[in-house]
Amino acid sequence: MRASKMFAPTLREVPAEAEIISHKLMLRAGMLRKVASGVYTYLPLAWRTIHKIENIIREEMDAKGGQELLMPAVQPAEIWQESGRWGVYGAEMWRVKDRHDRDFCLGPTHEEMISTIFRGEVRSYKQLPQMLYQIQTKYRDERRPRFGLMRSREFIMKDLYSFDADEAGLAVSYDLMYDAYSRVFSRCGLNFRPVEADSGAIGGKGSHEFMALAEAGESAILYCDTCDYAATDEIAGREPLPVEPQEMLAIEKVDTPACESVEKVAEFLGVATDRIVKTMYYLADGELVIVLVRGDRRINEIKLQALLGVNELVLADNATIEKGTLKVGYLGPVGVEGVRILADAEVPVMYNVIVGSNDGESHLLNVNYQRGDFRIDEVADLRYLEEGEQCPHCHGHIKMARGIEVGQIFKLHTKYSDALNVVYTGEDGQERPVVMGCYGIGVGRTMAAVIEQSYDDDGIIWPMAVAPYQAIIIPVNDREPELTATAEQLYTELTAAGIEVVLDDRQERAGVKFKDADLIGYPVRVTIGAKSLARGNVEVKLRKNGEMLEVPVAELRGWLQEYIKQEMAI
RNA sequence: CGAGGUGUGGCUCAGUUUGGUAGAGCGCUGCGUUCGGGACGCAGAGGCCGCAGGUUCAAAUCCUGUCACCUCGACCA
Repeated sequence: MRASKMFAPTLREVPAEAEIISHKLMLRAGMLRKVASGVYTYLPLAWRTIHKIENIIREEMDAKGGQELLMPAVQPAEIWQESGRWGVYGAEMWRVKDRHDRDFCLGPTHEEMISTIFRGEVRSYKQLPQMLYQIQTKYRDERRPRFGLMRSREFIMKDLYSFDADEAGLAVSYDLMYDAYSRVFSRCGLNFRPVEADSGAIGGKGSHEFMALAEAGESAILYCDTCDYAATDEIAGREPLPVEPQEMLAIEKVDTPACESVEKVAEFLGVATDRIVKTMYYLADGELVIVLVRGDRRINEIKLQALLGVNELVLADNATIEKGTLKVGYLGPVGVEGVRILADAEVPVMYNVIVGSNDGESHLLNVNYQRGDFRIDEVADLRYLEEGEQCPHCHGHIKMARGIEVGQIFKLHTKYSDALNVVYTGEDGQERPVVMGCYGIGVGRTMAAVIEQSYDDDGIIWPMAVAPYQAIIIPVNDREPELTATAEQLYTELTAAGIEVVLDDRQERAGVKFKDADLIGYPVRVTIGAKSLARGNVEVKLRKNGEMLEVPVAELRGWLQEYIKQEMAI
C-alpha cells in the first residue's frame, strides 16, 4: 500500500466526542468515524486489524473443532417468544417491524436462532458433540452507548455454541473454549485475566469473563494477591469468617435523632459500622422483601435478583416503606410480620448488633438473631466482596482492578434446549435435551482493549499480530533519486515476500511522515536517509520501544521476516 | 430513565451576556522558498450559525418547540 493512496485521514486534533484513549487514537489515526451514537464506520486501517483479530479467532476456534457459519442479523419474534425472552429482554432489544407489521428484532445474540436451526437437523447422539460459530454484527440498543467501540449499539461479535449429549461433554467443550480464548487473547497481545462471572441475562450456571486489564475498563474485578482466584465484583463472595461467641446482652433502646444513615448512627453511638445491621426494603416484581446486611457491606443486587428469580428488582421508594412509624433510616427486622426477610450470610453469626427500632426515632442495641430476637426466612451470600478482605480460597488478600470484558463463556446447560425443545435420541433410545454452551468475543472491543493497553504520547503501539500493517518505509525526502529508488525497490521486494508494508510516498516533509507513522503505530519503521544509505544501510526503528538499528539494504527482507516471526510467537 | 452540557467551514474553538448581516488556528487548493520529528510567505476556496416556528426595521445572538450529540448519575435505610 502506498500512503499517497491510503484512505487513512489522520487528525492533528482530537474530536470533542472522544473521552478515552482508544477512542481518541482510533479517530486521530484515521481508523474510525462515528455515524450515530454507538454506531461507527471502520475505516480501512481499523478493518484490517478487525480482520486480523477475526482470523486469530477463526484459527483458534477451528483448532478446537469449531465450524463457522453465518446466521441472519434479522430474527423473527416467534423464536424469542418461544424461549420467553421476547418479553424479558427489554428496551435493549432493537425491535423492528416489516411491511406486514410483523415483529422482528436485530439479533442481540443468537441462542434462539442457533437452537431452532439445530433442533431441525439433529436427531441422534451420533451427531454430537458439535461446535458452531459465526462472526457477525450484533445489535443492542444500549441505554447509554459510550467510549467508542467499548460500548456500542452495533458491534462485531464472534459467538460459538456447543452442543453436547451430557454435562460431561459440556465440561469438555467448555474447557476447550477456555483454552481457545486464552490463546486468542494472548495472540492479540493482551494482558488479560479469566475471572469467574455471573451469567446474567443469558442464563445458566458456570461462566468466565476474559478481562483485559485497563483503567478504562467498565467492569470491576477482584483478584487474590496470593493465589489465582479472580472474579467479577458481581459474583465474588466468600463464606463468613468464623466468629468468637460472645455474651448476648440485653436489648436496649436508644434515641438516635437525625441518624438516617449507617454512618450517622455509628458516629452518634461511637461504634464501628460493622456493628450495625442494615435493613433494606426491595420490591421484587412488585412484592416487598426485606434484606439484611452488615452495615459496612453493600448489597449485591445481582446476587439478590438471582436468588429471588425475579425480573425486576428495585429498592423500594420512601413512600412505599413509610407507613405508620416506619421511617427510612430507622428500619429494623425486630417484630416485623408479613414480609419475607432475607439475610446475607454474615448477619446470623453476628452478636449484639444495632438495628433500627421501626419507631422512626431510635435504634436497638444488643440484638441477637441466635437468641431469636428476629426472624430470617433465608440466608445467602448477598453482598459484594470488598477490597482488602481475605481471599475465599487462601490466606491472601483481595485486590481490585478494572477490566474490559473482551470475552465471556457460559455453560447454558439445558436452559435453551428445554425452552426450545432441542432434543436428541440417546444410545438407549430415550429422548434427552441437548446440553449447550455459548461463548462470545467482542471483536471491536478487543481492538479497543489492545490500544488501551498499548500506546504512548505519540499514538498507538500495535502488537505485530494485530497491526494493520507490519512496517512502513519512509524515504526521508523525494529530492534525492537514490532514496526514492531504494524505497521503491524495497517496497516491491518486501511486498513480494508477503510482508505487509506501506510506502510513504507522499510529498510531505519527513516530520509529518514520522508523526503519522507513530500515530498509526506501525510496529516497524524503515527510514531511508542519505547518510545511512551511503553505508549501504537503512534505519530500522521499533515502535514498541523506540530502539533503532541499521540494517544493510540487502538484508532488510530477511531481518524483517525474522523479527515478524519472533513477534508473532506467543 | 434522571441531571447537566454542547450544536458556528473537514477538525478545534471564539462570537451569544449588551440583536446591526460571520471570525481565528489547523486542514484544503495554487505559486514560491524550505524540507531527517506535524515549516514559512503570498494568493484562494469553503459556512442558509442543528432544525422549525415566533418577536423585531434587523436574529448565530432574544423567546418557544424539536432533533442530535457528549458527560455524570440511577437510589445502601
